[in-house]
Amino acid sequence: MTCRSCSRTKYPHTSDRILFLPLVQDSASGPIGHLSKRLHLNRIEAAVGEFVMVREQFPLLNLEAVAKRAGVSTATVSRVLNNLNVVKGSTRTRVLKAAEELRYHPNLHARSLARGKSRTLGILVSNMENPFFFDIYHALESAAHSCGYEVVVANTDYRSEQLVASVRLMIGWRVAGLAAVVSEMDSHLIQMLADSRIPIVFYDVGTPQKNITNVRVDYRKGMKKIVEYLHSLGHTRMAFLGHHSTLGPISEREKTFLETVKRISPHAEVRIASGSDGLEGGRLAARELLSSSFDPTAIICVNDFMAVGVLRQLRDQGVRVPEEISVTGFDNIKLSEFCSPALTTVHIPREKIGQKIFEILVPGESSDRLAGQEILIDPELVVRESTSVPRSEQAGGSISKRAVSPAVVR
Amino acid sequence: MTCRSCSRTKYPHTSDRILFLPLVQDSASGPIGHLSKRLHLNRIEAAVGEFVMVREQFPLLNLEAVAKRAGVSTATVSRVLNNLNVVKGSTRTRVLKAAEELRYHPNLHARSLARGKSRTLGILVSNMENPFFFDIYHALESAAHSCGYEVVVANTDYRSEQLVASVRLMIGWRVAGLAAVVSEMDSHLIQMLADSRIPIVFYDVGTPQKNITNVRVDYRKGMKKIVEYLHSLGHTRMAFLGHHSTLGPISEREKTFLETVKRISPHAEVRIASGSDGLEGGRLAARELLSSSFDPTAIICVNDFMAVGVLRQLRDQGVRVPEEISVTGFDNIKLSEFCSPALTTVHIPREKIGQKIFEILVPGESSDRLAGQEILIDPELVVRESTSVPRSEQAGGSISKRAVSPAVVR
DNA sequence: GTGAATTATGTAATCGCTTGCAGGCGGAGG
DNA sequence: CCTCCGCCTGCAAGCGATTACATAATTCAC
Repeated sequence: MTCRSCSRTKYPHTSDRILFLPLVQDSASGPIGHLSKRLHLNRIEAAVGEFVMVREQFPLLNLEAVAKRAGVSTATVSRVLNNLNVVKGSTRTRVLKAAEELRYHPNLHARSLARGKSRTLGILVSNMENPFFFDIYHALESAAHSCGYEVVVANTDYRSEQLVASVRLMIGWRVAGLAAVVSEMDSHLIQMLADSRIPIVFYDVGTPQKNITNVRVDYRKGMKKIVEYLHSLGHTRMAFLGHHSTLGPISEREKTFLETVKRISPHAEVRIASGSDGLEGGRLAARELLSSSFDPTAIICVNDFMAVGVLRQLRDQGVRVPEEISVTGFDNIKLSEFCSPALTTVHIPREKIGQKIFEILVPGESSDRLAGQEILIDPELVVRESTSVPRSEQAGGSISKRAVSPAVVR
Repeated sequence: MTCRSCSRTKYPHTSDRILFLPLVQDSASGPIGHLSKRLHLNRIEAAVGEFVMVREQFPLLNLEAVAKRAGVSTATVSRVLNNLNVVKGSTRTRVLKAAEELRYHPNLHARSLARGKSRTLGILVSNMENPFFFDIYHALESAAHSCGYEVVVANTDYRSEQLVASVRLMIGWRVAGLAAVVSEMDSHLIQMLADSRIPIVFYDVGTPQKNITNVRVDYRKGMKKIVEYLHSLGHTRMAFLGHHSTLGPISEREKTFLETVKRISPHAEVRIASGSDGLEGGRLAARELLSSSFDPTAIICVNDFMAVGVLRQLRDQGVRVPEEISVTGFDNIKLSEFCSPALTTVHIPREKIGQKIFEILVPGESSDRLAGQEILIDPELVVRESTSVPRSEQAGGSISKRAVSPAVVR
């Protein structure tokens, strides 16, 4: 049996998304097919008697359809849609009209494939919930959009298997450039990215190579400022609260913290604590810290997001900040001035970082100048309400902490 | 002059990313070309004497290269990489080895094009900075990843031209399904999405159609609970603080607020105020509200994110919450229990919403059952610390607000 | 009015991958 | 020894765009 007519009325419709096509027994096209074009089997849902049920994946709307409707060739349509103004005005309007009527949207996969390059940048972040990462993403995207670039973001949740998958995805998408603002990067992945020949920017990890640029914040300087400031206030029992991220900026902050304390106030007692990144993580870590034998006068948090959780826990236990314990953050996210008390922290210019990343990734004079380098960004101490002289300098020196489980707050 | 040899050594390298190819003057292939394959002009950077400078966009790593190295055809390589286990074990390992050695990553654009369908979902959000949107995105992504789907997100920043661009992008990418969690949707865009035949989920906007499903939270119920609760505490001067989003959920909350107040406490005074979404927006709106003649005993915020900004402003002006003014939020984002005082709010189950969106978008029994429907989700009142009986019921009744510009807080 | 110069459009190869069909190879059965 | 039947593998036609080159349609100079 063969398909004698291609008129659409010949194909019984059941719904708009399912159509039934007649089976074609043709020596040329094999057992299953359609007169006009071969039909791939993966489009077939089931065979029903002498028909096959086909789920229309996408409307068959391509350049050809627009071209046919406008009475021109696909080349002309393509030229119109790409604004190559070599097309005559009348043809142009005819094509645009046809495209509009058909509700045509070019297939960007086909376009990327044909063009061999894309105007899409990728960014990998560890935890989009943390406003620090969002801000960098947002700044990158703003810069990108103003130049006709797109940005796709992948959130790794600090999970390294997720990171591997995301890196694969980005390479598979052949992004024009990739920013890795993650701390769980390992050498194997770095090698994979280096091999991909895609322009890469690492935030705080790895070493610069041919196609790899490093943007890093001078954490040593930032952490030094915090420690010096606390030291100048007279703090001598300090806890550093980090999170479970073995590589990258975190450990650097921790390391610098220890070094600096040892250097400028060698007799101070220190303690390292950690939790997971986030409000809850900060809270739990603080709870654990307070229930330990160590009795800090200051808690130095690895970032603002966790610090806000710490503040909450201290309040729950009736510990006054900064009177009884000083708390510092890092990053200067928006939230740090909206929490109570407002956080003393270190400002990291996310705007500038996002902007820089864009300049490095996108071909241009800036990228020629900066690519393969290491770019160091200076942080700045921001003193707000969460720090003061330690309690020993004030009154009694004894902390008034309540039991761990306070009034239940959902 | 023609290219006599194709051996790579014949092409003088300058760097790994730039190569020089000899010009080919061949009647068959025209003025510029290369013996083995035509060279598209958009790959050419400049002409240098009898050579053209070509920037290698991407390493020429395709199935063919892997196939050649493994001594098989591209079909076999493809089958191996797609885990179609019709391939003999020994061939399989040979192919995998070749792919590994070449650092091969399939081009996903080509794959999508050839397959005619993708396993990528899209999600549009108004403001990724607001944790409410992040949570929905995150829940959708978790569900998606567990089934081998990817999610791409577009942040519209409440800008309608950005939304149009994002919608175009998603359609161009032929996403397998699209979630629109935005409030700035207009009827023209809805039509565009309906025409695209892509499965769509709207959060709180529009009406269900063939391929369009609506997931909406019963705001009437949530807002009623808030108003009833405040009424039961005795509040009679209430301000609703919304944001500049004309369509969708926001106006519904506002409308319901007004209706409910009118119904259950007809003599209460109300006021509508608004700002932009976000911490800063909430703060500024609160400042403006407090400097007006209206003297509310309760501020009902359209969402938690703004409410946190409101809390901050009240604290700056020395207004105690809840003793002098009660504040409520909406959404129950994580932050609402970490701010001070913890917010009384309405819980919207973002987890569940993200999960539902996934079930609707991805073909399966759930989607068959739910697609084209309207799905209503129940919110729940969460009472925390930011609300109490109004001050008139307590002591004097006069508010102790400070001047607008308090101690400078950076 | 005619050929040259210019401009507009068409033809078809190509991007990298998937997959229907064909063909080769090897062992079982006759 | 030959046929039949699976199991693997290869061939080549798409997918939907871009674009080099060819050709058709104009314009223009003389």
